Amino acid sequence: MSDSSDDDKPLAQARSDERVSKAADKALDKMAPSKGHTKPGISLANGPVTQTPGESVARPTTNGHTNGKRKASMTNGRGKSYKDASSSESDSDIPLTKRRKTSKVNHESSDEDQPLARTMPPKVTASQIGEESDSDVPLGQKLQKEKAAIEKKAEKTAKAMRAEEKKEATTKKTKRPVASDEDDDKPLIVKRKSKAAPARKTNSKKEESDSDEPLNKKAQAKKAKSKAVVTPAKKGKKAAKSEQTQEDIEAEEEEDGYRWWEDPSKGDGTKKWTTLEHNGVVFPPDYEPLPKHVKMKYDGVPVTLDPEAEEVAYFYGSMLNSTHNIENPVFNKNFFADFKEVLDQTGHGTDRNGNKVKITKFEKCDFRPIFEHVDAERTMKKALPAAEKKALKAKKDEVEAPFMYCMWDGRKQKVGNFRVEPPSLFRGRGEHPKTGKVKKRVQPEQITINIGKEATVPAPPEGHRWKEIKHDQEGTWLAMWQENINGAYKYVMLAANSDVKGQSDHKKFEKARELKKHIDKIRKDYNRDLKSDMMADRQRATAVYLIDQFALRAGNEKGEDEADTVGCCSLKFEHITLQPPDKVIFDFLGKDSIRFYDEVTVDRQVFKNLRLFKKEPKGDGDEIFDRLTTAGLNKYLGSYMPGLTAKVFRTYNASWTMSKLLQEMKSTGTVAEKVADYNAANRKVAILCNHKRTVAAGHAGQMEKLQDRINGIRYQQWRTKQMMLSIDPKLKKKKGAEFFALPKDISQEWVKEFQAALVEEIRVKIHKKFEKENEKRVADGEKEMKAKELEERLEVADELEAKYKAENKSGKVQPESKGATVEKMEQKLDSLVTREATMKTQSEDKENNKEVALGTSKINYIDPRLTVVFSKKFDVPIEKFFSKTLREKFEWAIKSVDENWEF
DNA sequence: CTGGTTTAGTCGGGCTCCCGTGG
DNA sequence: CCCACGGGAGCCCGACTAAACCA
Repeated sequence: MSDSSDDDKPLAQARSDERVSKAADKALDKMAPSKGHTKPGISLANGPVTQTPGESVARPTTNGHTNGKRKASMTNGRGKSYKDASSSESDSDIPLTKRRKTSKVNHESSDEDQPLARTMPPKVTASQIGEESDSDVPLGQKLQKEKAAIEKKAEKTAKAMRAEEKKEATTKKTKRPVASDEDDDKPLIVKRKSKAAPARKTNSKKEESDSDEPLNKKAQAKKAKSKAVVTPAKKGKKAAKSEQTQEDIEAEEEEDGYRWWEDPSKGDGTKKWTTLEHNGVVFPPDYEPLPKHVKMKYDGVPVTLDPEAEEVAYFYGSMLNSTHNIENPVFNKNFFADFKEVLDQTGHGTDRNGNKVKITKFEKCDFRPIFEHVDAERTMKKALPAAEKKALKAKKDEVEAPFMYCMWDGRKQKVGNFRVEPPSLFRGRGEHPKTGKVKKRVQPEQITINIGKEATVPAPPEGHRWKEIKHDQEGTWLAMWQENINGAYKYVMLAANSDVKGQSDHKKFEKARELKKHIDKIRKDYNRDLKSDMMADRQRATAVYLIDQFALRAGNEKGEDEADTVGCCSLKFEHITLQPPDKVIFDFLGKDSIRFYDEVTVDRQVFKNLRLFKKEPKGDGDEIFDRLTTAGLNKYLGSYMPGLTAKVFRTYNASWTMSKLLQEMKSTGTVAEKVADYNAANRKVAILCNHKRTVAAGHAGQMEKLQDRINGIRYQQWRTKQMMLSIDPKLKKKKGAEFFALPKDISQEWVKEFQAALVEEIRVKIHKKFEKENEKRVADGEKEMKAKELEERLEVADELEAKYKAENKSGKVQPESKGATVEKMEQKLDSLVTREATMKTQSEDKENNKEVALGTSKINYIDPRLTVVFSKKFDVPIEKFFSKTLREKFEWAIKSVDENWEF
């Protein structure tokens, strides 16, 4: 979009950078999308707005089927408009998220759903569009444009300015000049950097910024109102007890039966403990040099290395099976740089004659001897008799026993990660710039111990001392150290089944539940603010919308030396593609460099906003929400409800979704079916949260096998039909030729192969049996059967082969049993059809599920009480849903709710 | 920003389930 | 025909630790 009009904008407008002028809005409305191949405006003027269903084409993980279900369930969910929602309780319950995958089917409803529609600016005609778009280029745009050309350069300057104010090289975040113009507008959101820029644009706007405030204040006021979270009433101790006995069948090592979740004194406050005793940490074993005959080769020559260097070589050598890392050039580069460093310090290596070998080229290093050795040891260990394995484990357990538990306020609690992380090569994920670097051995001198004042401080290893001893009662960690690669802190904390962890987990879900009470208002507000005059507000509203609707993460800023991943607030220009009228395609790498790809339909205003936020001079690499930070966003959210932050929306939407799905469920089938239903719901939540896993190595092969089996069944169906035909040729007319045809996707070749495979299978079996029998005979002193016998036995296979051949030739199949009747064949066909169906769903499930990870949502997002309720309501043992560790982790949930509990 | 806590995917081991075999 | 058993493929689970979020 070129706007010539820029120059002439009145001052008022000029400064509007921060403000979004109505004109701008309108103009945007019609402007062709950045990529727009479509004509502006046209179509949509009146069309149903927003949220119309887009198929979520993109998610490979979601199949039509699933989608369908989703849609169905959603449809009833939405009915009221946001506006109305304010008053109606029920509305509030509908997480917007659900709407994401709505399908076209919902069209009509979407209209009324869209309260927004009403608020939308009057429709514009095509002609209008034409003119307007240029003329009233609003806000910053004008400025921008003029600058546009120069911008790029200017940008640098601006950057420089900012840089000085914020010394850290903000290189990453190329702030648009625009930003600098708009600085003042954000009283609320503090993207400080811009402050530096004032020089260029005089901001006479101080007052303006004020205007922003009111809202804020309102919010603040609101905060005051917020009600205190209700602590669960404590049940009578008696009631509790009886409950317990029943449920203890589980045979947990039931301690004192203390139920912190019923203890009002727990859960709040910053002091986490009063007394704390523990035994510190377990260090990894020292490096054991490789046997003399195992050496890495350099340029084909085995070299002896100093143990310190050898250890690093060993790190690499032992992971040769991890092609994923080994084939990553960054990994190799980082590894080798660190390797060389150790080599330099230790004098490189020597050949068998003691001559020095200087290692300078990664390519000449051959770690395979090390790998082979390691691999051999692994397999040996695996092959160890069970008894020995057990003994080894017992021994290890014994050594570690003292570290496994601690005493926390006098209660025995399991420690989570009491083992200090052993040295290794850092496996940063995605395109982590530091992946492959050597993670050094942690020395006691680096470790800080946190422990009760009265407690005995665990003794550091012989000849060592701890870095520091603390008595921080506000921390929940027992020990801590800083890792050498990113300077990250590593903490030893309690296990997930501990009281503290349970308490905070409980608190987390209660917070999410509390969000229910505010969600209406929040949605109403952001829908209103989507049109705010203040750029910052508008961005914030849009961001909240995305977080709420699509379960995006907050998206904190990241540093240069981290993988380049993003979340909502850090989304960049290239991560969003706009397709008019209201379709948005997300494509970016999120946490753990997991790809987030989704094609969604959004509110029209959101669409316009995104287009605005992407306006030039922004381009690749520039942030979409340049006025927004996670801190600012969270601060805003906190005004609705104490503790409300972006991530709470994920918990809320996940649990809410699960809750709805489970409610709608009327599982009546077998336990297995109920479990399958539950898992299906779980899967939807996982998809919502974009929880993925890498597809198993053998997946494709497994699928192929499955398909072959299915086709085998279908082929047998065909044969059965042919048999029917042989019995009663008139059937062909009755049922139609189609019925008797071989499925089109099964080729003659496939049939032949399949037949051959069957025949071969039989042959192999006969052979095997024959040989075995002979072995036995020999053992018994009898004499072996002759080859002739084998041949005779093999005749069966030959006959089968001949039969197939004949069938192929004549195209007819004779019934295999004498008493075959059409009825019997029908029956057989039925069972084959059922088998096919079963297998097909199984296969589809497998395929759809191949890259969906259910665990993460189950462990972190779905309120466990929902699962407990389901378990009770449908009488399915909780073991079907929670593994042992999860049952321990969620003990508080398992023991605290009855089947009427609601999220 | 540092420091502390939650969320996340991977990996390897072992368990489960299925099948064929032999009694 | 039933059952125990062995073997193997897949799947589940827990351990591990990286990577988020957030005050």
